[in-house]
Amino acid sequence: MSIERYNARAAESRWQQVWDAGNVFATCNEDVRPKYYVLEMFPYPSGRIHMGHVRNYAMGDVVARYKRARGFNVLHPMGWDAFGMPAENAAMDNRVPPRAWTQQNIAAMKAQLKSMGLSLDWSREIATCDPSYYRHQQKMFLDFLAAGLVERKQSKVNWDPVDQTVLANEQVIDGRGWRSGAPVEQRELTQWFFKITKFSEDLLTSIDRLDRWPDKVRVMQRNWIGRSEGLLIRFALERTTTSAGETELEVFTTRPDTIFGMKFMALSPDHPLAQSAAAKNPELAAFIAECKRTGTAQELIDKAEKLGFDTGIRAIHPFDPTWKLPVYVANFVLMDYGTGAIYGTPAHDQRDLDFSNKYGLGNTPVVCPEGQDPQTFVITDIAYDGDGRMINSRFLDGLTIAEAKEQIAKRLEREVRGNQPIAQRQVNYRLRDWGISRQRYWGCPIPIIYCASCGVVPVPEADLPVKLPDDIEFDRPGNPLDRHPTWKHVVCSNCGGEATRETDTMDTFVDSSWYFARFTDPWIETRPTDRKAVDEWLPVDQYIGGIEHAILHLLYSRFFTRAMAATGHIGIDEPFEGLFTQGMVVHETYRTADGAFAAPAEVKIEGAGDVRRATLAETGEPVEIGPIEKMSKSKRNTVDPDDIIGTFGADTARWFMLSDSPPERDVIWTEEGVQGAWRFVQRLWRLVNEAAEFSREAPASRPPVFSGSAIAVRKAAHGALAKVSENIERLRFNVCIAHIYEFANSLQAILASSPQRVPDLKFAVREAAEIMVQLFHPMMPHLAEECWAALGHKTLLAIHSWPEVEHDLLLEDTITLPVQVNGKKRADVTIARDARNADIEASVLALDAIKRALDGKSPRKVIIVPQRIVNVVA
RNA sequence: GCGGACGUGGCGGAACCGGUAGACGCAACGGACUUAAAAUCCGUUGAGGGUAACCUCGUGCGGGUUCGAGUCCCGCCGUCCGCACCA
Repeated sequence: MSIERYNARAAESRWQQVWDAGNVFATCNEDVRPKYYVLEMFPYPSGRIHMGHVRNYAMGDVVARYKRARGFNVLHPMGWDAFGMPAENAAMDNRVPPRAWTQQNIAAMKAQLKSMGLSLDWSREIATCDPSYYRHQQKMFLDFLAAGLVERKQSKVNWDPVDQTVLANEQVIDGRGWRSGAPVEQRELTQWFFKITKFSEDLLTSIDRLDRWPDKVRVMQRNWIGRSEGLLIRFALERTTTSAGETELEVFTTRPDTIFGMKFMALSPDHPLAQSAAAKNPELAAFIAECKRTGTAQELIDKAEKLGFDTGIRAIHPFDPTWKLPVYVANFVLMDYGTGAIYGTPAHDQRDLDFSNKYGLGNTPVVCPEGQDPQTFVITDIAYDGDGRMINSRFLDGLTIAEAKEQIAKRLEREVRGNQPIAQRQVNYRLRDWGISRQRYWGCPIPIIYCASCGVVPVPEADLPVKLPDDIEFDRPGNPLDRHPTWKHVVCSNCGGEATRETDTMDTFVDSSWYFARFTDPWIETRPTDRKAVDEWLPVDQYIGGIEHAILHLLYSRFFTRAMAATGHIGIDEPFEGLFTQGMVVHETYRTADGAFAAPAEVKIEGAGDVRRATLAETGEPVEIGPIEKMSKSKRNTVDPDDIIGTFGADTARWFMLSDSPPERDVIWTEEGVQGAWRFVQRLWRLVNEAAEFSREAPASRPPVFSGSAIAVRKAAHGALAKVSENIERLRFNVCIAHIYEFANSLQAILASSPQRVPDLKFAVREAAEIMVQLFHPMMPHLAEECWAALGHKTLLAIHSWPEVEHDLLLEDTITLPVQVNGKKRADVTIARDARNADIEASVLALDAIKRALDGKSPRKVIIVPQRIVNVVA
């Protein structure tokens, strides 16, 4: 019998049409089954999908198809993160309007996603650039504003001079804009902020509850929020030394225990006290100006010397009125953390020590490491920040650091100056409010108007959405909304007078902070969410995406969910119950002699191992094989999903993406790996057809007794079923695939041994073939449907339920235990599963190999681990 | 500097809660089929020793706990990632 090769191309589009026509993956909100919401991070419509998308969506689809088979009502939607800079860049480069450019890209990518055979509910598709989406975002902005969660304030912002826009702190990487790569400048602008810091504590402590998130992400979020506990101390200033009558200086410290090691105070150049002192001291003013010029670029910060300028101001030590401390302005003190002023304890802080050594301020160690003689403990170039006991610290001497901190806090809290305690305990966070204003066109308009007489006026709800105009000029950089002839001119909704619109649009991270909620009911027009739908579907049970969103997107979404809860749009505060961050797709790089990168498609590889060499396919020019790196356009080491799907089919691409590496790790794309996956597709097709042929006219009902080989087949099938089920649940797709290979090997071996076609074996083979097809269905749905039909089924596998494991089959009557002597394996013993220990011991000691290993000695002890192992201790 | 993860054959990786290390795939080698190729099938493949049954060594390095350690503990080395003048 010869079986025709599986034609992936034809079969895949055929099954995609069948699924489409049957509306198989559309999810209904009214359904009695338990819900399961699986979501992959929605893509930016750049125009083409890349292999990273294939990996991400293949994983999500495995979960979706598996959970569906498990009887869940699965929500698995897809949409487009459609606002953002590239559309504007394209508009400037190619004179295509951003909306048209975006829509074209969406259409192209949607076709690509469809060719992957993903079980998505396309009826819920949303695009964030659609007014039917962003109008609700505007509504929520207004609700947040009313609830005190939005603020307009002047602030120093990160300005990207190339993109001509403001960037969030998170979008500044190494002092450069995350998109343009241009060095970021500081500017004072009036901006809109979401008050994420209102939730600092809750965002931090709730991380503990996210037990289905990767530890890595949880740690990153904790660090980002950056809570630190300390003491806010009010230092008195020597009145005669201040220029504008200031009497005190507030300082935040996490190390109040070192208060007797203090040598100086330092102010940020932006500190008000520094400013007022500078007003009367031109040299100081010049120093401050110099500090600001240094900028925030990372290289500069790293290299920058600690510089200071003595203001002449003197602070008074809280425990000793005669102890005066010089107040410097220093370039390393940040204005926006704590109070913008610090006290310096050189012996125990490296920065303070560098500073002190430069200006000859000395140091006094106040913490002495255990076991070190305080008399000989001297600090020169390296500050000591470890544990120890207090020294040189008056009433603190001999205490631990923790005890000393507590002592200082207690004493200073009690002490009062001008009705106020001198110090209070304070918690500080690194997290800053989220500035969302962007000077861009292609984003969600901020629904605010500015009236000369009424001031800042929220756009009335009835006037929403504030729509983006389509007639836009992209002849120069900057924000085209600002120079549009009519768009921004409106009448004040309050007084009817002349007014102008806010021309800034929202950061695109706002768009992606709530899309998961909109998917639960994307049709409702009157409100952002239907409460019944969000309450039913949220939280997302499994969210899957790249680690690059570990902080920004996930933290913003967590904030947004809380803000939506505060304004009644949602009933929960954590949006994603399970999070999985998948690794990247990486590939070798190739360079020609002139240093230019060559694409994999242009390169021909010959040989293997050490003699592996590459040439340009067209010219034969030798090519150097470079390091394996993330697929990127600049390195030209990308592989186009369309090419792979066109050549091998979507199933092969999906299978390979899931098979080679653990999903959280990077996967190396190799031609050999894809070939291997493709061979296996063909092999499965043959195997299932052979099994179908073998089991023709198998009994419809289960035979009462199975013979030996039938039992072996059934054990292999149910063993694989148990393993694959377990490992899909744990998202260990590579392990699932190994078990499927193993199962295929054993089924193939049994069929190849040409057993007699007895009814019970026919039944078992048929059952095994069906289980096999169902096991690989989540990964290779098209092939699975094709095989399912080949097995004679008239209904779709996509809506078929998952097979049940027969656990009895997995229990053997006799088991083979490894037998060790002193921890080294010497033999196996086969014994009844429920044999008593005494019997096992007797059989073990009777084994020739064990006798030999014991060499006449008598065993001291025999350890029997039930069902696992026997160890004879000699 | 702070924080985190990881280190297993030629390669990707597997090994539940401490219990047969190397499943499964890739590559390689040998063979079958074929005029030939492709496809497919069979076999070998951690290192060393032995004709063989088998034996010795082996999960980055050094110690420790244990009947037993890839897995747990202590100390190193290396790689990768995140944050970074945060007081």
